[in-house]
Amino acid sequence: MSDVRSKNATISDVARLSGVSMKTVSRVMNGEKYVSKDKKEAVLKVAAELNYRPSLQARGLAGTRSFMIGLFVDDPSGDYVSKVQRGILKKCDEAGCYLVVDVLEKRDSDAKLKKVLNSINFDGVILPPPICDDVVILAALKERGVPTVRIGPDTDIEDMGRVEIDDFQAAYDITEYLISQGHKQIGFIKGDPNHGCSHDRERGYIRALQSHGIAIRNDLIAPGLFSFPSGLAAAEQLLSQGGAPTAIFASNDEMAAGVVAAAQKKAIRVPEELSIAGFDDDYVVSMVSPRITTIRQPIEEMAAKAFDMLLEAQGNGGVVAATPVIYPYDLCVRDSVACIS
Amino acid sequence: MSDVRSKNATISDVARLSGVSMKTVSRVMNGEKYVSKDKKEAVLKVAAELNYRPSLQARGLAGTRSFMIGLFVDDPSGDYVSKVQRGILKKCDEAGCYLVVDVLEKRDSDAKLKKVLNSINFDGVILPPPICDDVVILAALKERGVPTVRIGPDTDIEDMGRVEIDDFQAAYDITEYLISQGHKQIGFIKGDPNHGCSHDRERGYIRALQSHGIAIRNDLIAPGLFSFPSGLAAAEQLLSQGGAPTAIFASNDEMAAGVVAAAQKKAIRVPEELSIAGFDDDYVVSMVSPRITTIRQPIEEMAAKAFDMLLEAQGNGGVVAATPVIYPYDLCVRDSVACIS
DNA sequence: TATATTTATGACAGCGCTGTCATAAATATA
DNA sequence: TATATTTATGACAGCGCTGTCATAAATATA
Repeated sequence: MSDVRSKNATISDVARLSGVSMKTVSRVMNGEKYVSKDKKEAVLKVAAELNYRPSLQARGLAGTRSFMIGLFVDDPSGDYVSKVQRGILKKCDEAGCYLVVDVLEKRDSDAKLKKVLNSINFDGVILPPPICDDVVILAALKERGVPTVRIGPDTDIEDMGRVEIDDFQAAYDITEYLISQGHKQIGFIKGDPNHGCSHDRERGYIRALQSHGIAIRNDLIAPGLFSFPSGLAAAEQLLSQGGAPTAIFASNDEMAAGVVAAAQKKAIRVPEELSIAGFDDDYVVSMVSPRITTIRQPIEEMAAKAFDMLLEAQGNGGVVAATPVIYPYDLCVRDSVACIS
Repeated sequence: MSDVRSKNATISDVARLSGVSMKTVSRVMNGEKYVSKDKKEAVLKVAAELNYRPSLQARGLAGTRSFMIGLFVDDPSGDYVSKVQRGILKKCDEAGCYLVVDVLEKRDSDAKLKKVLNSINFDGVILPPPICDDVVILAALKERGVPTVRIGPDTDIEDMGRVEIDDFQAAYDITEYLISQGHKQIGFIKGDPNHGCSHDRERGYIRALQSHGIAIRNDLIAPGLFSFPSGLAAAEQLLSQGGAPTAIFASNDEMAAGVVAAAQKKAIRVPEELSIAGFDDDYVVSMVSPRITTIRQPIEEMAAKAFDMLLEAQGNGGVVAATPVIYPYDLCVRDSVACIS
């Protein structure tokens, strides 16, 4: 490796070779108006020849933008976060921004967040669940005035954007769908209580039963943590008691896959003897058989929208549109629910 | 949101309040030697009070480091990349570095890479498969002299670090394990041909059979793409022909899960009638029943090591240690392989 | 035609750091 | 004691941009 990293062209190189001032090059690179056509073309030509790109660091230092977007996650595993990341990344490319990912674990989230916020002047940050409802993190962000969009949040925080689906209604719909297939003993596996959506989904389940005059049975409601093992354990609990359910609605697909595994263990046929519904349309669904009936959230699009909101905030003094953006969801009817009426 | 984002403390604030020069503050923040104890303490105290952190951008612009590490991936989905990301992220925190993730798809990888490399002066970049073997990307990185570590690469490139396991030997071992359980008709599902490890794993499989005097049957070797559906399709092909295998070794766990699904479809009992082995110890393994016997690679550790190598290169004029770092793997014996001897 | 507005351009300072260099005091070695 | 080396510190320039301001030409409006 040569010990001299080849030098990038700088704005003054481009300025000199195209016979304009640095400021005009800057204007061209930033797509500002008030640049004459011929100068613009000259600059663009030279920039292309030199393969010139403005230095992120210099722009960040001199200007008011950093071109960096932060994605703070609790845990980078899982299909949900991958989708969020993909959605943002696509937009970043178009907008010439870069994505900095950071893990903020409960334990040290405050110290670490302060550290990263002092080091990097993010143009904005995006918070998926469960971080989107972490009061400590939200307070720190708010104090700094960093434009923030939350994906799927539970609580409302003024001045922050939110992108979500109607978890309550979606859970209501899929529960009602189970009812429409003749189910009355419908088990429910809650999500991680740290995720706001867990509560909405539970309320949707309960409301749907109530609307159809079905009594709520607490013994049919089991706790879960959004993980496969927790779904499996919850299903084993639900299925091993008297008056077992004919259907189970798990608050996400990983847990629903756990229910499938539990049924398999007990030699309960799905969907003939047990119907199963999930939530999220996670990647795991494709690997489970039968394919799980679920609610699809357009997570990538939602993340892309979050990015767009941050970009808009840029042109608006850092103020993010705070009206919740509610995305539609789909009830994906597949093979895991049988009609028993 | 206040329209004035609260200002961070700067190095000159700290210098003024602690009665030293900016340069001394800089020395303290960078842990340089030749700072007296009392000044160091004074600086640290003021820095803590002001919650001061050096600006990434200013450091990057003024100094020779950017404190940014690039992770370039082909596709951010999947457990493998998540693990890589987690491994790096842990180290980043300790080292005060930040992770910039970018998707480099085959199509536009060159243009996009040049763009990002011109914008950001990465301290180093980490390339997981399949990008670690993309000649276009490697050439661009090499030309720029960006310190690079490849995870699980196939080919050898001088001046770049590599961290890997011995895929050939691992595949050999797990195939031999199947043989030790009495299997002679062992099917094999190849990995994505764009991933270098696919070839090594295939060679390992073939060599193991040869070593044990088992003839290679081309009809027992099926192509795959490392995805669940490709594993399922390959298994259906392998299982629907005469002289079907008693065991199938899939080049990764997602495909192995596909094999399980295919067996289930055909009502073939696993492992009684069909043994299955995978590779990677992917998260999906935990969701499939029976649990798949597989090879565990310590991906997080490998990624962490890649980061460390980049950090070391920093202190060595950007020269990365080029000797391959080979990690051990584990043969995880679980429930998907039966002894038929 | 006279004045206001829009369009177009560049000079220059400064963002917050680090690298280089100069220098002096403390300590080691001749 | 005289000289070389190590330790400690700061002045200052400059990294590569953008914001602000000044200014002039072109165009619109009175």
